[in-house]
Amino acid sequence: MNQQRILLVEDDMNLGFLLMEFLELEGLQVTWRKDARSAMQELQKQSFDLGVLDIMMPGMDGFSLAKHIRAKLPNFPFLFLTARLLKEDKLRGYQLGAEDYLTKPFDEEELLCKIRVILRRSAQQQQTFPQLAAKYQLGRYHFDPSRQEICIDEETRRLTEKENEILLLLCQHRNRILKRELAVQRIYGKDDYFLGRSFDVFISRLRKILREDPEVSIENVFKVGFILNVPAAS
Amino acid sequence: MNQQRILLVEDDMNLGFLLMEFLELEGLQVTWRKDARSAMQELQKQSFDLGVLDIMMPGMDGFSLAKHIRAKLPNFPFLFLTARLLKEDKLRGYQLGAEDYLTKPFDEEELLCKIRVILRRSAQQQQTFPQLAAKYQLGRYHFDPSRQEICIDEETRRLTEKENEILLLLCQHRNRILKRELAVQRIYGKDDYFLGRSFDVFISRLRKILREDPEVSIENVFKVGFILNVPAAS
DNA sequence: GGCACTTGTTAAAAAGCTGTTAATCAAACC
DNA sequence: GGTTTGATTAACAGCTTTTTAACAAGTGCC
Repeated sequence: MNQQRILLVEDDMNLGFLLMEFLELEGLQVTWRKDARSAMQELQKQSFDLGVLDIMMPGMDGFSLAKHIRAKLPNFPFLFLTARLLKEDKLRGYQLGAEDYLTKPFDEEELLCKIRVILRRSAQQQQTFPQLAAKYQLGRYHFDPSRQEICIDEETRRLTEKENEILLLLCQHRNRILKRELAVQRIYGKDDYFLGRSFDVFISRLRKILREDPEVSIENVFKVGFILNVPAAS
Repeated sequence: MNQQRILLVEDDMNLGFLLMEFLELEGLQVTWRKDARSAMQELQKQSFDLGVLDIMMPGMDGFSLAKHIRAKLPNFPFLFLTARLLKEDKLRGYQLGAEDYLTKPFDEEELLCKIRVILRRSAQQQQTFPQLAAKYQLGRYHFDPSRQEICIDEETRRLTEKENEILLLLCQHRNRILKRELAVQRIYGKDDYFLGRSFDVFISRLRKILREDPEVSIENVFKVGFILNVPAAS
């Protein structure tokens, strides 16, 4: 598996250096920033698997930094380091969405354990995460979302943008239920609840397109969604 | 969302009672066992979203309990409570796969925060990967709520949305009473108290579906609710 | 046993989804 | 301007699920 990337935000030179050394020895790839502003910049430049944020820092503090991060990357996991052990601070940290909250002085190995717990989970997620660039074999069909194309027996057909999006969603959930709600939200936008039948018309179209191979079908699950049934990949 | 179920394993009567009270006030459904053996039994009987394990207990200690749990349910999340603050213990806890490790005396609210963090994550994960959600073996049947399917002897049947919901509720309370009031509230909404007989009709339908295996039954408890009786998982 | 309830079951009604085709709308293209 | 292309809406038939209704059967209590 890939090396995991940690963003460490800590203004104390000694502690920062110590932690960076220690975590790198343990095989993690650490980027150390000394203030919130440059940490935000770093987050724009590259992606990380976890943030380790000090709370008391000159300029923007760790809480505000967390808020900014939350706004941009709602699912980005982070934990707090702090010397303050006020209970209110702790609760506030969790309210901001922190995964954990360590009070100094803490044990390096304990921090490492907590980091590993969090990474273990996100690694689990990435393992199964559908790849955007993937191509799909659906029975005798070959579907290439990046080219908006589907082929069968040397015959190639170019899909429309929406046909492509919806078929991709179905593929990502193939042989499982793709919930109508989820699909509609992905395709038509979050806040807009949907009354029209456009989505169904596309299902109908896709069925027509896929009907050359009887092993491939789009099955309806009443009131819930659709399943793209395909034989197990050869 | 469904109410979340916590398995609390704690031999200290005072602390156990206190925690149970507190967590239930916060809207969690808590089952409290006083020793490892009966905790394991409980895990066979019904399913939980999180385990909170004391380490020092008479008989089997928390570490051994965790090992047993890991063997049966590799993804089941749990955290440790302990009075010992030996570093080796802590590390050992994490090695066993614990999500967290709290040393007594700890603050109730902090425990609550940590519980919420863990539950938040597993909820999130299940949203993206419904196939990771629990599956149930009911005698010769296999029930997969994420696919709304129940199988017996290679024969698969797709359930309707409500059938699925109700069977899932029964499974989550299998071998114990599912209160009618609770079920109706879960399925038909909070404030609306329910006069119709729709729920009973579903029970009747589920009985018909489950009647291939005589070891599986839905038993009525007069004026209280229903019990899904299933043999202990093999 | 008699009474007031709850429960089990079936069938039919009601509610509301889905599949499809054709018509309409909107934007992009000549 | 006229045409083409793709997306959305309209319409309607057909269908599935859920609820209601009805009645038989069961339960607990006096």
